[in-house]
Amino acid sequence: MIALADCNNFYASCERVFDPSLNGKPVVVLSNNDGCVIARSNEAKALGIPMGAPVFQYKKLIEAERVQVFSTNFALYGDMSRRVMNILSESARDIEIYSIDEAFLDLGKGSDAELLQTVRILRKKVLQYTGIPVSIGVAPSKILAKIATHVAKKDPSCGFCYLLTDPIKRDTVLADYPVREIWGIGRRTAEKLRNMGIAKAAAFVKLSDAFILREFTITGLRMKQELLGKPAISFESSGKPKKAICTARSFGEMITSYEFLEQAVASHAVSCADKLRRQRSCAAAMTIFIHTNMFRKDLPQYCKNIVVKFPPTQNTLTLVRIAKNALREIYRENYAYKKAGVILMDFIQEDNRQGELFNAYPEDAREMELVRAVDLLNERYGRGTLRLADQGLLDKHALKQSRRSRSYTTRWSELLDISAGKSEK
DNA sequence: TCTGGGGTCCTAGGACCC
DNA sequence: TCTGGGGTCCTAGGACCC
Repeated sequence: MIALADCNNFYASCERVFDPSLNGKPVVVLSNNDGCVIARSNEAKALGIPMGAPVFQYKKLIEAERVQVFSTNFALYGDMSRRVMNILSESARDIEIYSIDEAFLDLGKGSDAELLQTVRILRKKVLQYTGIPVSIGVAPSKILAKIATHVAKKDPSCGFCYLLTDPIKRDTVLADYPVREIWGIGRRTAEKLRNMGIAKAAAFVKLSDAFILREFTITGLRMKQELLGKPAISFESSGKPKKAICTARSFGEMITSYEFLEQAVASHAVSCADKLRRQRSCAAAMTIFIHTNMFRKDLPQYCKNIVVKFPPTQNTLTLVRIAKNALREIYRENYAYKKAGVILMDFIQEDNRQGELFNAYPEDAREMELVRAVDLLNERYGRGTLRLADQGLLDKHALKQSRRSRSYTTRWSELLDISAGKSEK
């Protein structure tokens, strides 16, 4: 059986762990530059603040209802995630970490009573050790496990743990489950299904295989099988290297200067290169893109990307050079840029790298020693301790983060203060 | 004034091969 | 008059996820 463990309102819960006074209050966490709402506590959801809501549109509501607002604090969320995942992986045969707040677990075989017991203990352990509440659904396939978790979260009677192993129970749940909520069905597919008069999961699984294959491709057919309890989406153990690595940011303010744009692109290339080396890969292609602010209909718009191919490398200096050259090709004057990004693709593992017959990369070998030395120093003294001049000294493209909580678990200087007998503020 | 970031998978169509 | 059949690889773009 497969379990899906999903942290409840993860970012909001992380903030609450270190500030219990937030319990019972509406809490929201914002995207970079404090632009959109990307996480909400139940109380904030109840106020009708939608996912992705632009903050400025909800300012009045936020003030009137005293919603507690936080900038993103990925150092904190990433670290809390790691703790939660460690506990989960200790208690399962195998784990697939699906996102920062979700993991599939392979529970093996067991009676319903045993499985329920297992996940209840697990939930309790995660809560006790980290303070993060999770919901856990158990089912024979991933999509059903998703649905089980959904029930676990919504139905207060089940204590955040729900088993969807029995076919009769499954049919009951599917009869009432909207297709739009099925994992893998997005806006477009839901609309198409609605036009066909199909609203619930139960109606979807009654469609013939041939029809589903024609209208919704192999993806749709797999969904049907999964919904019927036949696994069609394989369990992928975590730790597989990524096939693409991307770093992209919106700017706090629009940028017109080529110099700053170049610094931002260089910084993104550096960050991609770091991630690339961490998974021991070399990249052979890069996309870089820039675009203006698409919400500003009053301003001229420009949006361009370019793909560059090159011999596989993991050398930061090489990747930055490539990124800078690519930027020069797509840059146009007289636009106010809002976002820039770098994507690395076409990976090979670093030890499978093919040598070149006429160029043994003597330059590259020397530079890689430098790059590795920089990695070591940054690891010991903190990210960004040593940086390239290309990245610029002024952090003009730095993020707006006016309400970030402390990095309680990852910075000595920001640990929680606790003093006996007094309430700490 | 103010609108996120980082991924995966699938398909269609073109280019090319014998 | 009539001009094959079978395949691979690559890319762009769409759809979806959290």
